[in-house]
Amino acid sequence: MRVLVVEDDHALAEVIAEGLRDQGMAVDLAHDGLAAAAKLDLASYDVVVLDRDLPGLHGDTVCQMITDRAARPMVLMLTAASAPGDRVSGLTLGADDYLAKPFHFPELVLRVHALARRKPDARPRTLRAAGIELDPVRRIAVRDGRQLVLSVKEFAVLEALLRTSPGFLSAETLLEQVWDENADRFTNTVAVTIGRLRRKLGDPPLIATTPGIGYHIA
Amino acid sequence: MRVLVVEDDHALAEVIAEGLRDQGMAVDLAHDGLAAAAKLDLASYDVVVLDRDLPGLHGDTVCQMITDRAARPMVLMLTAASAPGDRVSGLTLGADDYLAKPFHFPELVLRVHALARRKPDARPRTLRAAGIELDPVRRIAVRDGRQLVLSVKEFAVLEALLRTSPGFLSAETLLEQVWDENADRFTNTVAVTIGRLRRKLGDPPLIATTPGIGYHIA
DNA sequence: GAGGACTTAACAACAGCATGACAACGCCGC
DNA sequence: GCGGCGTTGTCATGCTGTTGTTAAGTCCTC
Repeated sequence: MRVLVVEDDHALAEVIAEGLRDQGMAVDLAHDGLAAAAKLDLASYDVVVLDRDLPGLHGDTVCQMITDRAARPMVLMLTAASAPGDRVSGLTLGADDYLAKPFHFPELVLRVHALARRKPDARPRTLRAAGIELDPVRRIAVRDGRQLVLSVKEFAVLEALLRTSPGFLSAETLLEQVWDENADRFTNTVAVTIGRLRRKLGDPPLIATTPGIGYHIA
Repeated sequence: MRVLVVEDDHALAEVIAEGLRDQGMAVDLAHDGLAAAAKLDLASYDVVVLDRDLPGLHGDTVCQMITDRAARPMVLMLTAASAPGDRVSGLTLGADDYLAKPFHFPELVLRVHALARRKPDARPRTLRAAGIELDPVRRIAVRDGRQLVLSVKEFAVLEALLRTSPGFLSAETLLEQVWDENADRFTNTVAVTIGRLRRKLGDPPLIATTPGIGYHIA
């Protein structure tokens, strides 16, 4: 899952980003509205965590820019003020959920997950395919009754593959979906991660390769 | 992402191409309108970066050729002139975005990305015939509920046959459609690929041969 | 049964991918 | 702070499946 955090307080932004990364999300940062707009053009996000009080372009404006689009990410608006009116106008502007600072971090995580599930191309609570059962929120993966111990990246790759099943995912697309903007495009880290994932998945082989096309769940 | 850069200034063309390649894009070059037209027939691009002042075929003409098509790439028009009228006529001709030389390179990159994301998903419905279901976008082929694992060429040949169904495709036509312009006309590779495809399709036979005419879906 | 047209098997070349070893990094307990 | 541990990315190397080719085999027509 790919998330954009828009927050002018650098320290807070880092805290949020790190916390979400621990959850296996690919997180990009923007510290003002303009940077956010640029990043939104460069990648497609599942969720945007958006501070309402931004320098330059106001959060409300950014929110409208996002929600004007056809295929848009879900927006979780953060606000310092807790005036009840804010909630209303925020939602009116098209934010999909609302969270007042200060907030408990676990709640932020929960809401981001919940928003991702509400997306039009929604992801079900648990993904199932070919003897695999995967719970993205609780981060549990089971194959044939046996629980798998996966690293953050391995889990994210497996989730992406299951979501796309029975379709294909190229290494390039996986880089976009699972890694963040700092990923080197000419690396073979995807191949390595797939390899490690395959080993943990055990037999029979679950992930198949079609040279020149990508990976898919067999 | 696949990009065609059409620019008669070889040095500038190289600079643009290299810069876009650094962004992980697959970039082809054309130095005049005719070459551009030829390449556009041979491959499907996501974005065309098009210089307006081209020798031979003018950029405007090339732009119209592109935008007349159904499944067309997005066009970013480059122009030396910055007269305000240019922008209007350029966009009128169907360019999707406009950039005046000299430009800042990061801006070019941003706009190419933005265009790619604006590109409407060509949604060619799944192709169906005789128990076969084929989704060119997700690259899935299913026969009687069983997913087929096809190589790049095999898939392309099957797709071509289904698109032409119930018509015929000669080996020569298949060579043109699936292989590139440099393919040896006296090769046997089409027949071999058809053979391998038949084996993967299994029984009952799906691809029939009419000697002297070509192949078709039975 | 001779000839043409297509099919098939076997092989070699190649690109793309897989893999093991290693290094860098952060995390944790002590 | 230090050493151990797991994760992640990089690199070099080896391997595997795909692809095009050649040549032998099959089928049909005349």
